Amino acid sequence: MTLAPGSPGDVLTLISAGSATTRSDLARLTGLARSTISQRVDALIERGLVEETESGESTGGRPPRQLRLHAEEHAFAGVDLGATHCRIALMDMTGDLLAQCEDSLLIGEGPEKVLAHVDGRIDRLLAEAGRPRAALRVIGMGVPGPVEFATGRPNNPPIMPGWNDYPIPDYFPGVDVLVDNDVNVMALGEHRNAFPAARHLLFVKVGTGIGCGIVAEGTLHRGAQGSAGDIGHIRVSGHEESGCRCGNSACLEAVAGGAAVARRLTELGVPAETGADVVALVQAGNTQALRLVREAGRLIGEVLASLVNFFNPEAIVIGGALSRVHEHLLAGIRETIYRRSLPLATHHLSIVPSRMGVDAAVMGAGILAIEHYLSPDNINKIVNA
Amino acid sequence: MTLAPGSPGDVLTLISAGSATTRSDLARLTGLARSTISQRVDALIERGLVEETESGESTGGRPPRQLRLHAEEHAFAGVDLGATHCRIALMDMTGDLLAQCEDSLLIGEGPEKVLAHVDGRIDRLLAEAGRPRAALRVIGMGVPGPVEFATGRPNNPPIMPGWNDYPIPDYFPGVDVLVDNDVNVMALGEHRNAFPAARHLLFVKVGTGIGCGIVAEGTLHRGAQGSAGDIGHIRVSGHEESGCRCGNSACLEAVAGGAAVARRLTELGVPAETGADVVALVQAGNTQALRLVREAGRLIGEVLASLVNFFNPEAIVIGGALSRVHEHLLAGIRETIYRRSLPLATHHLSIVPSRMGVDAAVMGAGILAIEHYLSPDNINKIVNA
DNA sequence: ATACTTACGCCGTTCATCGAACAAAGTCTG
DNA sequence: CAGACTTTGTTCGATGAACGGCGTAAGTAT
Repeated sequence: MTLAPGSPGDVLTLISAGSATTRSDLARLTGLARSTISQRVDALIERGLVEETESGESTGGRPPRQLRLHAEEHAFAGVDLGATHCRIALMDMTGDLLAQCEDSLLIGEGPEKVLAHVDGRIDRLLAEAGRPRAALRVIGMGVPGPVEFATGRPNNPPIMPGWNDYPIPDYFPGVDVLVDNDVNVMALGEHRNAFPAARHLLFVKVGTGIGCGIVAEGTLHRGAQGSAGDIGHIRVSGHEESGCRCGNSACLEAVAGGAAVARRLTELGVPAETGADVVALVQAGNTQALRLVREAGRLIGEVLASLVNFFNPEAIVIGGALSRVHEHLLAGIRETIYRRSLPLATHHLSIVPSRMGVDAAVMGAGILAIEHYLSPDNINKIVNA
Repeated sequence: MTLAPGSPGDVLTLISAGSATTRSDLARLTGLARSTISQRVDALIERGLVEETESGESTGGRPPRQLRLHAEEHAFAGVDLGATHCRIALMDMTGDLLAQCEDSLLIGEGPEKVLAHVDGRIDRLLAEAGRPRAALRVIGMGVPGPVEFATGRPNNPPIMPGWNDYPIPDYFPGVDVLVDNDVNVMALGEHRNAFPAARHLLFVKVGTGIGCGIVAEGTLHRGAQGSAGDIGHIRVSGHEESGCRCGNSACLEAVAGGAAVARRLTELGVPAETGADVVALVQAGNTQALRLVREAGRLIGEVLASLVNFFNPEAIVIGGALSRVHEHLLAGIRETIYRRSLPLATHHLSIVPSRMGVDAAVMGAGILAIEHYLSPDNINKIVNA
């Protein structure tokens, strides 16, 4: 029942974070006696959570035995469900990729069909990776709509017909399942991967819609109803004529989302339907498309400039389909943020494109799962069991 | 060195939060043995942190001895420095007011003069309350500008000439001093007072300028550079003609702040200079003033609608000078937020006027001080000393 | 008055942690 | 190259914090 610093969970946290790789390191970091650390480490090894590798470099005395997470016997699945696709990544405890897959899949088919597909694919990936089903500990999942994170139930998702209030975790008995908004898991993935030291970060997904994942104090901020980060319907000035599917007008998404840019291009005589079409046109060097993407960046930048003043993040990461042409999008975003935000807030602000690209969601979902499993609470439960 | 749940600090936290008032309560809540709790409580009593009051009501057996924070021997000062005023509240450990004062004081006089004044006033308040100087444990202070919270140094504050980078805590040797932005301490005060259970809350101060304090997960969010909540320079649509002192145009503050409303009134032939003049006119029933305040509310509401979508708070509290006519201001704010924010985010959202009024800052500063002193870390340090 | 309930202190037992001594496994030096 | 030194890790008795049973205190119900 104890959660004191130096408990097995904390020791494992230090190992998994890479802060400590030997027993001596752990003793120094936790302040516990070396003998105590040895006991703890032994318990973790016995439970299959940690393993010893060959000895490290000596620094003038006996060389230390290196410790690391015991990757085998544990597997975690990151699931990225989109409107029309399903990506799954199987990872070990260190976050390394074991196997992955990608399929076209309409989320509108409803939870039973979609989750059956996911379940089957996870089995196949486990087989590929040569791990038994029992090795699967936690599933992390990102879905394209608001979710009540605590229960894993979608909360009136606009593009997930049949999913409202469906208890996703119940579909996978015996495994912990964490379900979150796709933008949140992408934010988590980019944070852990590109800016692990940043305390506050925003991840902005620019696709058909526009959404934002918020990392505050290193953890996801989901808001009171789990709807935080829904910036697609923030009003931008000077576009009252643009109606949005939400019923309002001048929503960011309705003027700068992929679909909106495509519609505008079509109006200019350049046929385009989706964000992907826009990307293709830009890559083909179409100047109209290029100009409109940059203009979309300015509009997004206007909203982000407000959020920079309000939230004062250390980094903003731009992802989503349109970020494939990020030079142009980012130019518009940066231009506006630096013009409209306060110098104190922008001085140390990084504004960068996504590093993980299409993998941000699956990786983030997997990280969500792993971090849940490795949380001190959970580890202490396992060790004391 | 132990910080396990049930440590003296945690026990005291439960007592101070009012979650537990007897030893038996504590045993139930912490899961520790009654004997252990008795030891802990004894240690806290010995250190003068807790006291026993007369027995409580019996519930069929021996009546429990009530415990509470030992208010005497400990005093905390909350200091509210404004552009032209200084308010100080002396509080005991439970947050009860012992004495207070208020003076006109120009912050532009510079740190030495102002802090000397504060120091003198604190001495006087201690004398009034009959406590020795040694009883003063922590000073909490709110100042009208950005501060590096960790060091207590103002960070290029626009209206605090001479204060830039001045190490305020050094002026009070032997006492812990916490310095924060005034809006932040007001947010803290309102949260602890009016919405202690809310996880995420925004406090908006509408005065000459407009600022916002952010409570996330129950604690203040200060941002990467401590500039979070600076919403006065967010752009509002349709007011490109309004120049702002920051160099941009259409800033919220430049169109909806107290000074801006006064200027507009003057242009309409109703002479007004400050926010206070505007308040007086509204209270006198001037319809032009009333209309402009409501319109300012709409503009503020537009910005807040964005922030509601982004941050998804449980409550928004409106304070500052203009909130004295809050019926009209709030009407405009509510109207716009409910029109422009997402239903999921507004469904359980409370939008209310400040409950503490002019006392929000001093009380919040005092609470900042008390919570620092009662934090488990600090208490364990005291008990183990 | 007696039984019952609840609160709390006392005290012997238990168990986790500590730290000293020892063993292991390397580097450095004469 | 032998021996001293350094660093790592383990063993084991000492220590002390927390536990929980028991006794006592101080009420209520019958």
